Order: sequence, then structure tokens, then C-alpha cells
Amino acid sequence: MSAKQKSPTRRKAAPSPGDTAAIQRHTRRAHAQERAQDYVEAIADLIAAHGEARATDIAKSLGVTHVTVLRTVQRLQREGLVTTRPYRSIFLTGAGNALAAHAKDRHEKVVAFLEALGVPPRAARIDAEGIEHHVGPQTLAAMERFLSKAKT
Amino acid sequence: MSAKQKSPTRRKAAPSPGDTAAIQRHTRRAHAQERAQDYVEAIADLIAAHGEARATDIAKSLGVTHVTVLRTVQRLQREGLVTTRPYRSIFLTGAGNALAAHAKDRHEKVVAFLEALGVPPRAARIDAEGIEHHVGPQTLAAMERFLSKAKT
DNA sequence: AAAATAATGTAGCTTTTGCTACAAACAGAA
DNA sequence: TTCTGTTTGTAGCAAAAGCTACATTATTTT
Repeated sequence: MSAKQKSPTRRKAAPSPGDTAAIQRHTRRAHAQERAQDYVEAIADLIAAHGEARATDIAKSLGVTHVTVLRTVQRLQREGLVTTRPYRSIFLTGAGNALAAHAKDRHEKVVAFLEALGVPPRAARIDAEGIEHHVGPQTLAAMERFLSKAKT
Repeated sequence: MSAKQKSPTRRKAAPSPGDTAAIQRHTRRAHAQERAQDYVEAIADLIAAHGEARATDIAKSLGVTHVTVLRTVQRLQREGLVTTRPYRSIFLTGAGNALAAHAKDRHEKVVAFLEALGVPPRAARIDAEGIEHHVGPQTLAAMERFLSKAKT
């Protein structure tokens, strides 16, 4: 049961030479961004729909309590994505808006792609919510190609 | 006092009648399962490759410290996915094995799908790592259809 | 067998994201 | 203007996943 093979050539079963660890780390880092994107996206939607984004509404649309929203919004403010003031509604900064636009765009493309692939709308929406955050530029490009081909 | 609108017709800007909150909650719940799947998958791979899974190797393949592995493995044990004993390597239970097999199967299908879609292998592997956990049965089925069609 | 190295375990800290319960501020009605 | 209900804010708790630093146990080498 030796633990380590001293063999100079590391013959791992791993599917690639590049370490899997880096990939896993990348995925975890992406995670940290997800919530931020979900929030700015929700805020942007609310502003588009009602002209303003209030904590309670954000809470409702994300399915969390208003307390969670308040605290997370503080973090977003710290990161320069939103601005808030006591007893006021929440606004997006330039960066926040850009992120929201980017997220929304990708979100919609992923949903459209899944539907084009034959996934039922409801399932497409559900899965897209989780998938979108992990769609890198090359995958997004591939989805776009598929969409324009399918749209014929 | 709940924030419930009594209105029979829920006029939301949401893109669907079903509430978005439930979807968000679903996505968050899926999250909680992710790490577990990553771990059992890594453990299964190590067992397949070396005959056993030791904390250090798991740590290496997931890109975290061994301490994190130890604690997470405790949780997995609590949840009945693995068995451990002091200074021994880690084994999968029946449930753990089933989960690993399921995860591995889906993981491979997602990678294959992305590659078939035209995503470069490296990007496919990276994105699949994040995407796989959010691929529901209907989306997976759609991917399989696409694969068998493309394989002609 | 003793020493050196590697693996495992423990203690204690951090951040993020949830929650409930209670307090204060605001807004609309009476 | 006061009463009432909603919204916003605060306090304090929990679980998960990460870390460093140090201690203990195995294993390998000399």
C-alpha cells in the first residue's frame, strides 16, 4: 500500500497533464462570483420592472430572507457593484450594471440554447440558473454557433 | 404580515408564472451536493488508479489542504457516503459508490457533449466541472440525443 | 533500532450565506 | 396626529469550506 510511486514519470489516471487541482480551484473561485451575479441580475430586473430595487423585493425574487439580502448587499457595496443608503432602495454602479448586463445576456443565451437543444422550457430555466455561471467564453461561443445554425 | 400578495393574478415581470424564488432555492440546494459529489468522484478515481484513497491524494487532486479534506470527509461519513478509521485510507460505502458512479457518468457525458459541440477539450473540461452539477435529467437526455446524432 | 520523512490529526481562525427574533423607521389610513 | 402595517435595520446563531500552525502517528531509510 505504498502511497507514493517515486516514478519520475507521473503516470496518473487523470485525463490530462495539466493538473485537475487547478481546474477545481478555478471552479471554486467562479462560485464566489455567482451570488454577486445573481444579485445584480435580480436588481437589474427589478429596476427594469418597477423602477427601483428594494430589499424586500430582492429577497422575494431570490427566495431568501431580507436579512440575507441586506448583508449580501453590503458586500456588493464593498465591492463597488451597488450603492445603498439607509432606508433607500438599491442602485447599481457602472460596474454593477455592466456585470448585470453581461450576466443577463449569458443567462438568456443559455436558456435559448437549452431550449434549442430540446430541453423543455421549465427544465431549461431551472438548469440554466446553475449552468450559466460556468459557461466560459469558448463554450458560450459554441452555443451561439449552435443557435444560429439551428435558427435557420 | 408575510409579504404575500393576495392578488389572484400574479403580475410579475418574471419570465414565467412559476416563481423564480423556488428555482433559486433549488439551485442553492444543488450547490450543497456539489462538494460531496466532487469528493466521492475524486475518491473513486483514486481507488481505481491506486487501489486506495488517502487524504493527501484527495487534497492534491482537489487542490485543497489535507485539513479541509479531513473535515469534509467527516461530513461525508456522517452522511453515509464514506467510511474512515484513524490513520487508514478512505473507502466508499454503497451509497458513496453509487453517487460516484452517477457523477462520473454524467461528468463524462457533459465533457463529451461539450466537445461534440465544438468546445476545445481544455475548456470543455474546465466548464464541465462546474456545469455537470446543474444538469438535470431532461437536459442530460437532450445531450445524449445530440451525442448519438452527432456520432453518425 | 534510531532517525528522518511523510501522512494524519487537532486547534483555532476566517468568510460566506443562510436563519430567527426583536427593534426602529417610514408611509398610508383613520 | 395618531395608529397600524410594511420595510429596513440589528443581534446573534449555524453550517460549510477554506486556511495556518502545531502535534501525533506511520513509514522508510540509514
